[in-house]
Amino acid sequence: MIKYSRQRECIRDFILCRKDHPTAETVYMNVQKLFPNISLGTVYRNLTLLADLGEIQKISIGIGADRFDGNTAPHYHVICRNCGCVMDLEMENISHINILAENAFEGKIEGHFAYFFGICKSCLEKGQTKDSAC
Amino acid sequence: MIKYSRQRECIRDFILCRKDHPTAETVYMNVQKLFPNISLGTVYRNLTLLADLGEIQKISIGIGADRFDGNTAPHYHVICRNCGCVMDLEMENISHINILAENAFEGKIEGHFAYFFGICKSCLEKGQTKDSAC
DNA sequence: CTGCATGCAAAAACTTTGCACCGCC
DNA sequence: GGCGGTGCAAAGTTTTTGCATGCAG
Repeated sequence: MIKYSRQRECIRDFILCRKDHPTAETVYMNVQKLFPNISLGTVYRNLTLLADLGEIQKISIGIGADRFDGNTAPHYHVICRNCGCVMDLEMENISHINILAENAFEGKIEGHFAYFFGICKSCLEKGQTKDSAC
Repeated sequence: MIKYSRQRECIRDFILCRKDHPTAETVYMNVQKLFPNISLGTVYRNLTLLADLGEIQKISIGIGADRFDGNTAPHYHVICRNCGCVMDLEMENISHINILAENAFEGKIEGHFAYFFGICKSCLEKGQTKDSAC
């Protein structure tokens, strides 16, 4: 049974109002403004719990720390190869690739993870300068 | 300029002859049979170098350690949710999803990473017992 | 009060790095 | 013999965990 906690509430609210897919560290630093004594362990515990409950989504982009997304609707992400920012991609559903995969696999396909990489609009405009922030 | 090294040769050979996507740790333990004094640092350095050279492929599955694949041809992977094994998937090309993504994105899409998850044949047969090895 | 959640710190898991020595070219 | 590669160990990064205490139910 899960008990209410003000810390978890705050962590959830923070994730839900952000659109930039913060890392656990970012969540920690921001939640700290309201709970100066909160620990990184609590942040990790709650982020994992909220992801397990399906209230938020965990995104492992394979480089650096995992990120968290308050948007649990089906959608994809683009990671800018230049500045590292992670953006939402409201594209049409591509779940048909699960069927293509199923046809090539002897076991059971349950789903997929996918993300795109490229250069974001902001970096294109800036001429792809390294380390520019989006 | 890159010099020949027996250690790198051995690491490359090991990756190329395996089909099970070993981790750096697995490479280390096996290469150790031929080079008892090799260090994990050398293994990591060479795996990264070989991946940069395009001779092997690095696979970040988002859980646990990164894995390495000697098959550099375009193909996808399935990760068994039960035993954690990583298998090749020789499915038809799905690069059309890049175009779908491009249509929904203001920047430039260069490519994608994707992997499927499910239950492998071996685990299905064993009734999905946790911790069974594939 | 009972037990889940927290804060704190230590540790685990994975990877990178500094440095002196070794061995290709 | 010059310089890139190695071995070793230390440190960096990200995440998990053990334990005593705190607080919701």
